[in-house]
Amino acid sequence: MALFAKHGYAAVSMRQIAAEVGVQAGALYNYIPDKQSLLLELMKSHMDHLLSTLPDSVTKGPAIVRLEAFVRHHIAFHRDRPEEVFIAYMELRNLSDENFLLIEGLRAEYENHLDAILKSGVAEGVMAPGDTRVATFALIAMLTGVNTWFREGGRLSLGDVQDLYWTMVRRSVGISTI
Amino acid sequence: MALFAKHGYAAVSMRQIAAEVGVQAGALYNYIPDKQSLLLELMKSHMDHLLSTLPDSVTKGPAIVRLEAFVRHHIAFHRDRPEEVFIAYMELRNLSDENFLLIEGLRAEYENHLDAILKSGVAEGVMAPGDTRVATFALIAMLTGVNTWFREGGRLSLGDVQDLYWTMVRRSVGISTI
DNA sequence: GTTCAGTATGAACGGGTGTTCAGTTATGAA
DNA sequence: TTCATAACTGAACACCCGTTCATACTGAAC
Repeated sequence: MALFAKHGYAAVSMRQIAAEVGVQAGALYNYIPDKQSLLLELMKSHMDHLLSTLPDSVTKGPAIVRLEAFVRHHIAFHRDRPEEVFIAYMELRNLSDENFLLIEGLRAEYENHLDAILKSGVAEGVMAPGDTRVATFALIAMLTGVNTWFREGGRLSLGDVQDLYWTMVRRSVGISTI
Repeated sequence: MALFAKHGYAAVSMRQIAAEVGVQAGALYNYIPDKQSLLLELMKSHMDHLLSTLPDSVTKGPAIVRLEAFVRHHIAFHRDRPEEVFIAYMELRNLSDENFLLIEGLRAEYENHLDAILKSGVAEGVMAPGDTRVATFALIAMLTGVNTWFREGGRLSLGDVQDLYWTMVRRSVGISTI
C-alpha cells in the first residue's frame, strides 16, 4: 500500500514489494494470484471499510443531523488513511474492466447515502440543493479534497476542519440557520 | 497527452508514443531531451494557459462579481480540456523534485487568485468564509470535481452546471442574497 | 550539381518487467 | 524422531524499458 501510494501501481515492481516484506518475488505468489488482484484487494477492502463504518447517525434521524454526521465521518475517515484514499482515487485506471465496475459500484453506493440524505432534506423542507445529484458530487469532491492539504499538527485541528467544512456544506445546500 | 491521460505516465512507453505519431522511438529525441520533460511540458503549458486566460473580471471589480467569474471560468476551462486537467492532477508524483516545485508554484499562484477574492469579499463585508485558505482549497476541489462526472450531451448543459455550482459556492462562503 | 542541416531509422545497451517452477528449507502435528 | 505440508529461493522465460548512435535519407540553398 505504501509503495503504490508513493510511486503508483504501474511504477512499483513485484520485486520491490517483495523486498519491502523481506522475501523474494516468487514467494508473493503463495498469497496472491497476480499483481492486479493485489490492487483490487487494497481498493475493495478500503471501499468495504468505508461503507461498513458509516455510523447509524448517517442513516437514521433528521436529515440535517444525518448530513452533519456524514460530513464529520467522511473527513475523519479519510484523514485516518490517506494512503488508501490516494490509491482508491488514483489507481482506478489500472483496474481491469471487470474490477473497475466492481469498485465503481461500491463508490456509487457510498454516494447514494449522501444523495439520500439530501433528498430527505428536501422532503423535510429543510434543505434546498438545486440538484441532489450534482450536490452529491460537489460535496464529496470538496470533502475528499481535505486530504490534499490537511497535515496533523498544523494550524488547524481535525475538529476545526470538520467545523469549517460543516459550515460550508450546511450553507451550500441551503440549510437556513443563524 | 492522450496516452498519458489514458494509461498514466509510468505505463506509457516512448515506443507507444512514437507509434502514435508515426515514427520510431529514437526520432522523438530530436524534439525532447527525455520522457520527463515531455510530462513537464504538458503540465507547465497547462498551468501557464490556466493562469494566462483568467479573465479580467476575476481580478477587477466587486468581490462577488469576481468570484462568480472565477467559478464560471474554472468550470468552462476545465471542461474544455479534461485530458490536460487529468494529467495535471494525477501525474504530480512522476515529476522530478525540481519540476514538482515549479508546477506546485504555478498551482499556488492560481489558488492565490481565489484566496484574494475571498479576502476582498471579507474586507467589503459581503462574504464570511470561516477561513479563506480552507475555503479556497474546498472550492477548488469542488469545482475541479466537475470533470469526474460531467459529460457533454447529458442531462445538464454547461450553463446549468455553472449555475448550480455558482449557487453552492455563493452560499458556502456566506454571501447573503435572496 | 553539390553541399549540408535536419530528420529518420533500426540496432544496440544495460537493465527491468510479471510470472513460473524445480528444488530447498522450515514448520508443526503424529 | 519422523514426515507431510507449507513456505521460500533463485534461476529462468519471454518480453519491455529509456536512451544512444552510426547510418541513411531528404530537400532547400548556393
